[in-house]
Amino acid sequence: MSLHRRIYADLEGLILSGELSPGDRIPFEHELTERYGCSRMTVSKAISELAGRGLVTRRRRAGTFVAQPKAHAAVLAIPDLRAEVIERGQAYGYVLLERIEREPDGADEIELASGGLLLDLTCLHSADGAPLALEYRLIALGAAPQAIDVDFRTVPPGSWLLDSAPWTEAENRISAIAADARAARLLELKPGAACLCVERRTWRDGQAVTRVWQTFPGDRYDLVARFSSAHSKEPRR
Amino acid sequence: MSLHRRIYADLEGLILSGELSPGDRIPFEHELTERYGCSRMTVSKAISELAGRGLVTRRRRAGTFVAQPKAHAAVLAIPDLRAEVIERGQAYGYVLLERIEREPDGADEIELASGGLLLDLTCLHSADGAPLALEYRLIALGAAPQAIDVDFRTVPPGSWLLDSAPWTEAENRISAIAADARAARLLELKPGAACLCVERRTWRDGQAVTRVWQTFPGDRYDLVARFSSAHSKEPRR
DNA sequence: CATCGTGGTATGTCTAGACATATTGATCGA
DNA sequence: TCGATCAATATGTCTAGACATACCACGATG
Repeated sequence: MSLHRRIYADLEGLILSGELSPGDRIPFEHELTERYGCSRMTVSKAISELAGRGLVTRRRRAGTFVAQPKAHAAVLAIPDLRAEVIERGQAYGYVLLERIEREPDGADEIELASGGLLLDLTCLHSADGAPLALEYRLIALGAAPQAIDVDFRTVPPGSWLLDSAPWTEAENRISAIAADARAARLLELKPGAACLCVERRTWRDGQAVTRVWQTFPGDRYDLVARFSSAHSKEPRR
Repeated sequence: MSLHRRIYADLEGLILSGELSPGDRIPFEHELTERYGCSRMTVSKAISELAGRGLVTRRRRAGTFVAQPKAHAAVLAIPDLRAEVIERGQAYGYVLLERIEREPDGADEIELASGGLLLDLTCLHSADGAPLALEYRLIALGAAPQAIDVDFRTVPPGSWLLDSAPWTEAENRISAIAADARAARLLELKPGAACLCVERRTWRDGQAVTRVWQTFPGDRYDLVARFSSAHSKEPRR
């Protein structure tokens, strides 16, 4: 293992074990160069890594200090549905229920379309034959004009967009709603059953690309996020 | 702006704009040293940063390549409830409904307690007088023995734990459930109403500390995650 | 007493090298 | 033809310096 990794691991251990508490100063770089018998660049690389992950903050003239732990921050994986179902070893099913090209309607949609038309899709995802998610999606044709030629009867729009129009910004909103009559029928639930609803809006370089509502049966789908370090959340890979 | 930041930003721009696609090779380090007229260390620092954030992968002898975009991965902020309510400018209310010290019961609880007793708390959070969340929490007294002396009638357990027993690992599970009779009464909902349920388990250096179920009225609470870059997440700081 | 330099210090950035190491592609031998 | 060997190459790590920069504390000045 390289020396800067070892220095990183040693300091991380001191922080995570609590030997160094938030607000404490970690040793100066020149002290660490002596302790490890290496140059300042090597020490600095280790500390930069800690700083990048948010475990410490560096202040010129003052030193480097253990950061205050962030409130819970999770790396929540919300993968492409098709990929996720296949990952679990289940049979993925997909049906396009509706496809409309239309003018935007209402302020939200006009903002999404930004002058162009909208592609309005409704589809149903299933795993091993059981309905998994009802998806209602709007795609801004101005931002993703190739979408007009894609056969969404065979390609789920989420998978296509992930490959063809990667996003640079996104916002997820997760809520619980009661299934309405249509959702209940399609998802094989009783009307009013609790459903998990994920609304996701994505942008590419500031231009809105797509907005999607996915409704999951509450008893058949969980979002799971597993992550490490009370200090971090960097999302780092 | 420093040179390595500029090189980083230039390359990130090429990747996010799509000029460099996943799988493409980015220029060799020695090419970039010539282009920017700097030493290899400086170029390497920029590329290391890209690699750390998962935008590129480096392969000896072969070069550095634009990484495949990850499936959606979000930095989901799940802050301490008290902090979040206060952040929104609302009046935070809190009531402890039940406090029991008891033996663990069942395999899950025995694993959590790891030989010690459990502190079993039920409490209710509210914002501006409206019930916001019903919380059912187990604390492993073996892992956090100080918890026995804390007056949880005044201090919410989540806030206390965040300050006193920071976690190093956590797992969140988000689902939708129908309110049972008790939850409906306490949250002022109709029985069967859709609720968002967050189950969180946290560990400190591999030892389980606490496990909590929080139930939110579906119509009064959303989890929102906003984040950038189709390649990254990192959760980085 | 308040305010304005001013110096010292720790981090921030950068260089021009060095050697190590993994991997690839070509060459050579069975 | 196939497999083993080997050299070339790009990244990985590290050094011993250098100067820049922000910031704090202290002291001098109004």
